[in-house]
Amino acid sequence: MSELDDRRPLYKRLCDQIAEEIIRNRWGPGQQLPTEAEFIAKYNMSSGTVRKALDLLESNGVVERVQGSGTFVRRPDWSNVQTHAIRYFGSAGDPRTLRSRIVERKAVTGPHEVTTVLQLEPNAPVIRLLRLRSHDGLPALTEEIWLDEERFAPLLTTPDTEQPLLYPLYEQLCGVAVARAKESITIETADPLDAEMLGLVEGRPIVVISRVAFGYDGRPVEWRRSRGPASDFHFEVEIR
Amino acid sequence: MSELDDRRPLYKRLCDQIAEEIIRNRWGPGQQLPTEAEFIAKYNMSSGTVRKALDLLESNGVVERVQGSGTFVRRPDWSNVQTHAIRYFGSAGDPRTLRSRIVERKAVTGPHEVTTVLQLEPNAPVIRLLRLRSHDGLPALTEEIWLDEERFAPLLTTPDTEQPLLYPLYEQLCGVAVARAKESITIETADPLDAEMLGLVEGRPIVVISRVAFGYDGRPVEWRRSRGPASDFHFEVEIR
DNA sequence: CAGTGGTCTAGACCACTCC
DNA sequence: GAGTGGTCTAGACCACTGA
Repeated sequence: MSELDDRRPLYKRLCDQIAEEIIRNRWGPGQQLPTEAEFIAKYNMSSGTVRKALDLLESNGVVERVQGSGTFVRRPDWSNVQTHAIRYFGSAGDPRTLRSRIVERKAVTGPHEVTTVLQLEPNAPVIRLLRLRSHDGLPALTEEIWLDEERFAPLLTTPDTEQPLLYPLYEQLCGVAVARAKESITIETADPLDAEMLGLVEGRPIVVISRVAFGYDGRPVEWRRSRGPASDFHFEVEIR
Repeated sequence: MSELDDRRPLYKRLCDQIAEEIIRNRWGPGQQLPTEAEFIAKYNMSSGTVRKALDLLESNGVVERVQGSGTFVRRPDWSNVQTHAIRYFGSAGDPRTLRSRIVERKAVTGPHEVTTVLQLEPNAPVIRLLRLRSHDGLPALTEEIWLDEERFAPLLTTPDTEQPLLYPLYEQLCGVAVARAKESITIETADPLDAEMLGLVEGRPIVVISRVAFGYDGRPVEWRRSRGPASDFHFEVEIR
């Protein structure tokens, strides 16, 4: 292995190589990697070097190490992703998850913007989901979701679900695991459709969260645009 | 040293101890720390352990290590903090800094909210600055800034400055270095004062950024609340 | 209990900076 | 060229997990 005798440090090359193998699905999410001792033997490296490579992978969020147990491909925890932008709390201050209802689900030819973001051929078939998420019976968020039809076809023939989290569904139904995502947040004012769906007065400020989710191979998997009243918006940043 | 023979790992204890000494101003921002070899000799630890402690300090953003040169107390770079929430670009897409004008500068008894955030005695004297920041001659952001008068008195007797960055000023004039900050972002609608100062129509969405800056000792140094039109707001988050 | 990752040692040698 | 941090070795021993 590691024919390419870069001038890069050994531990970085090992780190990259393991990451590469995870991307190529040699080891899937949640699965256990070889032990340190095995890596040491296989690559003829010292323990320190192997550990440094694995430490690097861990700090990059690729693997998770558990003392006494092993090293595992990390499966991101999406259960409180809302936390990243909008939080909803019950009267007792307890965090609440949003209820979900799929309003629309159909296959269409991909608009240019969608195929671009998802890196598909122009006019490639895509799936469009429209979800309405509500809190205490009141509409809180609209979600427009775009997916590559080729990879997500099983979603079209599945009974409706109220499941608030789609990513586990993607993995179970379509075998597509989401590794990370990037959100872009802007403020707009409610257009007539927003006003109707969210029960708002037109022109009120709304938060628009545009999210692209990526798989372990780094390719875009889902494009999602959520819109909700800006009054529910709260965001914290740590600066250093 | 390290009398408290914790059950915590050696390298963590060393890391904490160095951080502690930085906080106590044994070494100030930008200053060089002892070399690895010196730490090894002083504490009778192996090189690996000392390095791990220093690596940890670096990843915590406390120090900066430069190969061939040394290890230095990190001075945060505030020059593009705007980037964290609101960016302004020239017509050519080049980033622009905002011009600054101090509209008001006076000492007052601290309102309850201010003394609480700054962790001062109730009714302690504080300094209130009001800054108007503009871009291409148009008002872009109002900033209300609160400081402990005791530590920042020199600011009151200094000629007006248009300097866009206050933190270097704090350090030069008052000997107070800012180590990190926390921002909290919400959306409101423009009240009459906003409308007047920012040249907006009342009721338009504005972004409110509330920032608390902390010194190397972890104590709050400055409280700042910025308000600007939400149309200029753009924010990106990476999720894993 | 065997097997895993976590800590720590005591070096050698390399790459870079600055004089 | 002297001095700095960066890489790498080849172990020993500890702490934790799970059967």
